[in-house]
Formats: sequence, C-alpha cells, structure tokens
Amino acid sequence: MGTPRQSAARQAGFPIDNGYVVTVIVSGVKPSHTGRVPDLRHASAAAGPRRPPGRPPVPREDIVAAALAIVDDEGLDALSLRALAQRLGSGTATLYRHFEGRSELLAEVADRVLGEVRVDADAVAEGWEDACRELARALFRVLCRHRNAAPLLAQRIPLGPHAMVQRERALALLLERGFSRELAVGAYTTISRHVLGYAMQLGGSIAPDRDREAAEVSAQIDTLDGRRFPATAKVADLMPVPIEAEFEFGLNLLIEGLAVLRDREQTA
Amino acid sequence: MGTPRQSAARQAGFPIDNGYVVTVIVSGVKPSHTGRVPDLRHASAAAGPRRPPGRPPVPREDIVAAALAIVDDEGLDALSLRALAQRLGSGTATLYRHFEGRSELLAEVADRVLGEVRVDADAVAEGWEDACRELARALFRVLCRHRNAAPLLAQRIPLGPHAMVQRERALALLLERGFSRELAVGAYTTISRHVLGYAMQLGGSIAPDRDREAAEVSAQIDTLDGRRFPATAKVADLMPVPIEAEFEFGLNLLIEGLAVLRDREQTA
DNA sequence: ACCTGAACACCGTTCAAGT
DNA sequence: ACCTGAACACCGTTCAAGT
Repeated sequence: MGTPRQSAARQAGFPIDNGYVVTVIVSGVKPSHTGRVPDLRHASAAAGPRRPPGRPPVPREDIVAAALAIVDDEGLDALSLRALAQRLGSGTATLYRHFEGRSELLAEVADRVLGEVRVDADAVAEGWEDACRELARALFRVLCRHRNAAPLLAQRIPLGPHAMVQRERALALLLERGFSRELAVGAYTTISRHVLGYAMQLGGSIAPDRDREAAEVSAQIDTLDGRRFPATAKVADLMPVPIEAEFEFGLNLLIEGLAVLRDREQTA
Repeated sequence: MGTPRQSAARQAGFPIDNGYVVTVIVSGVKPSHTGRVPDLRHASAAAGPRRPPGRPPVPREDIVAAALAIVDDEGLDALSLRALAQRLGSGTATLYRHFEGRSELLAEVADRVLGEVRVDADAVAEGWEDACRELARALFRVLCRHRNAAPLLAQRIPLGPHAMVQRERALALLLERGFSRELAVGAYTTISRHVLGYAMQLGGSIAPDRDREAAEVSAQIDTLDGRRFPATAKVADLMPVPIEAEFEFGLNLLIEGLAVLRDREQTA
C-alpha cells in the first residue's frame, strides 16, 4: 500500500536551515551530476550486470530536465504530471516510480537550478563586501534565467545536495573573513532572502501574462488621481524602476548595514 | 461571450508600483468597508427601491470574508471555489456573478488583509527610523495573523483600494521627513519587500504540514556530517533562529543602511 | 522489473435552464 | 435579476494488469 519512501536515501544530512541558498561553486562543476548523493534504489541485492526484463527505466535526470524545461517555457502552472509524461513519451504512473509525488519532483527541480550557480572566483577572494555581492548576484543571475522556478526555492527550504554545498561555502566564507557566528548567520540569511524576494518578482508567469499585467499597470498610471495620492503622484515617474537596479540598491543597503554592525562588533 | 469585465470599475487609478504595501492606517478605519470604491454593477438605469425578483444576492463582502476564513483555517490550497460555495451554501456558478474568476477573488482577499493593518500613531510621529520600523512591523503583524495569505500579496502587485491608500501614506511620510524622491522610493520598496519576504516564510501551509516539515528538518540536524559541512556545523546551533528575531535583524540592517545613504545625501 | 491504461476524486469555468 | 445543476476539460494519485 502506498508508494515506498523513496526520498529518504537521497537527502544527505543537514540541520535546520532558516535561511536560503546563497551559493558558491567556484570550480567547474557540471550542472547536476556532481555533488549528488547516488541513487541507490536500483542497486538492491548484489546487482550484477544482468540486464533486467522490461523497458529500460527513464533516467531521473531526464525527468527533472524535462520538468525544468516545461517550467522555463510555459511557467510553473504548466508543469502537470500529464504534460511531463507526454513530453517524456510515457504515462503519468511511470513518474511515480521515480518520485514520491509532485512535490518531490519540484524539490529536485529546485536543486537542479541551484546546481547552475556559478560565481566569479576573483570576486569572492576579495573583501567580504565584494564577496557577498558576488554570491548574491550569482544566484540572482541563475534565477533570472529560470525566473519561473524562483518560487520553488522560496516555498520550501532547499535541502538538496547543491543547496547544502552552497550554504556551507557561503557560511565558511563569512566565518573566514572574521564574522562572528551570530553575524555570519544573520548576514547569510538576510542576503539570501533578499535575492529570492526580488527574483520572485521578476516575472510571476509566462510572457503573455507578463504583458497583460504590464499593460494593466500602465493603464493605472493614466488614471491616477493626483489629489487623492499626492505623494505617490510626486514620485510616480520614478516607480517603474528596472528591477535589476532595485536589486542592487537593496543589496547595497544590506551590506552597508552589515558593515556598521561588524565595525561595532570589532571595536567592542 | 465570456464573463463581462467586472473588475474595471472597482480598481481606482494607480500608476506603476514596483514595491509593496508598507501600510499606514492611523485612524480607526474598519477592516474592509472604508476606502473602497463602490461597486456600481447593480446600480444601472435609475434603480429605485423596487425589490428585484429572485433570491437576494450574496454580498461581496461575505464572499471575501468566507474566502479569507478558509485560507486562514486550511491554507491557500484549500480555497477552491467549490469549498467556498459550500461554505456559503450556494453553487460555484454563483461566485462567477460576483467575480471574474478565482484570481480576482484572491486579489480581493489580499486587499481585505491589507485593510486590517493598524499602526501606532505615536511611533509614526517619531523620527523616520522609528516610523519605518513601525510601518514594517504593522504589516508584519497582520501577515502573522493571516500567514497563509501572505503569498497573495507577493505574487501579484496589490492594486486594491487599501493598498493604494497605504502606499500613499508611506511615501508621504518619507518625503515629509526630508527624503529625496529617489531615496523615498528606494526605502519604501526595499522595506516592503523585506516584510513580505519574511512573512512568506512564516509558515507555508497549514499546521499538520508545518509540523511535518519541522520534524523533517529536525531529523536532518542529527545526520549532519561535520566533516563535509564544517562551517555549517559550527553555526548549526544558531540556525533555527525565531523568525521574529530574524525579521527585526534584517529590518535594522536596512534602516542602518538607509541612514548612511541619507547622511551622504544631506552632506553632499 | 518496469511500464501503463483506466479509474478515482478532485479542480476552474461555462451555460442552458430554473424561479 | 439572480441563482443553479450539470457538463467540459482539466488535475494529482493509485492500482491491477500487461510485457
């Protein structure tokens, strides 16, 4: 009865994470084949090279890749198990041989996205300010590429192998640069949430939806009542700020604030 | 063909918003009856006091209130139109007489939540730092109460009447305190996103789900490999920080950063 | 051993028909 | 004028049956 818990073996140990995924991969790691705990589900007994009967199994990687492709092309809502099965040329029931259900699949898609993060090694070797900026930007770049997938990283705490490796590297970097344990955790958490918060507002959905929403908002500009909303009217010309500029502004605020706290800590 | 655009008249004019809903209602405004553009759909022709035939219409307010109750009690996913209709003792088709569809209903629920924001008038009258803190906290308090509804405010730009009134008051406050137009917009946007980002991580879902996830994360603590993740292990005891403390930490970082920028601006 | 069609209990949305 | 049952085309998930 019920599908066996297939996920237990795949999740390497990691404690509480109340922050998020600022990521570092300096060396040339391939997107999703490295740093992954091997899937042992088919290696039970003393599995020799004997060819099992039936069709060859669909590789997990292929399923996750196809799922991400659907999310990128058509949005998160378009990723139904039926659509995914169709793209893979199989049936929906087949997917349940590889994943406990939809949410496990989504978690794997999220970790695959994290696996694409690349940071500039030189920038990370600089002072902590530039290092933090580069880490934040590296994740932001990936989420710009996979903007439809951003909510996946926000709605559940990423616990996949890439998430854990990258969190480790970010925390190590801060501790090495002389941050106290408390300030390192605070800095990591805050910056990570900053990145995700902005990424989630890049574009909720597919292109047609974005166009419709943009048009809707534009229409509202014209009908703004300057008497009811004088302050808003006064800054209305500034308000469709390019999101990338806003991201940088907020990031600099955080780093400026961290510098103040760090100075206080060191002189105390 | 298709449902007529019922939403056009309800949305008062407002320009682009690239930030979010830091809110101010100082006076004692009731949750959702004030500041609302009247619904004119049933006032066509010279509508006298003549009683129309058929059942009396279900009040819009009641529908929205019931929807929010479902979201609060059972989570966002539990809000299906069937469940809502059942709670109201009617059919799903009835709901389409009042709302264009599910997404319009959700937008109204979001604005109703914003209508519950209350700020402490004394705190807002203080210096800009305390004023900003109180605005942020006031919204955060409401989102703690309606934590399941937080994603509604993040996934679409709030354009309802409460959202607009509160944005106006926040921007006015900053401009009155001597912020430049640019810095006021930046401060408003950043603080708003901060609040929402944390609120969305208060609890993704209903109680049983939260318990399951907490247990899952706890299990990961025990299996953490200190050799693979030394930095993470070193701060592991700090990492389930109470979310309220983390919220305050990040908020103070932002305000500290804004103070630096403001000083630079004033001395330049 | 692995895949699959068909079923189950849902979902948002529409519309002809009721009162 | 307003409400409604029933239908349409979906959805995630399960399971007995195929090869």
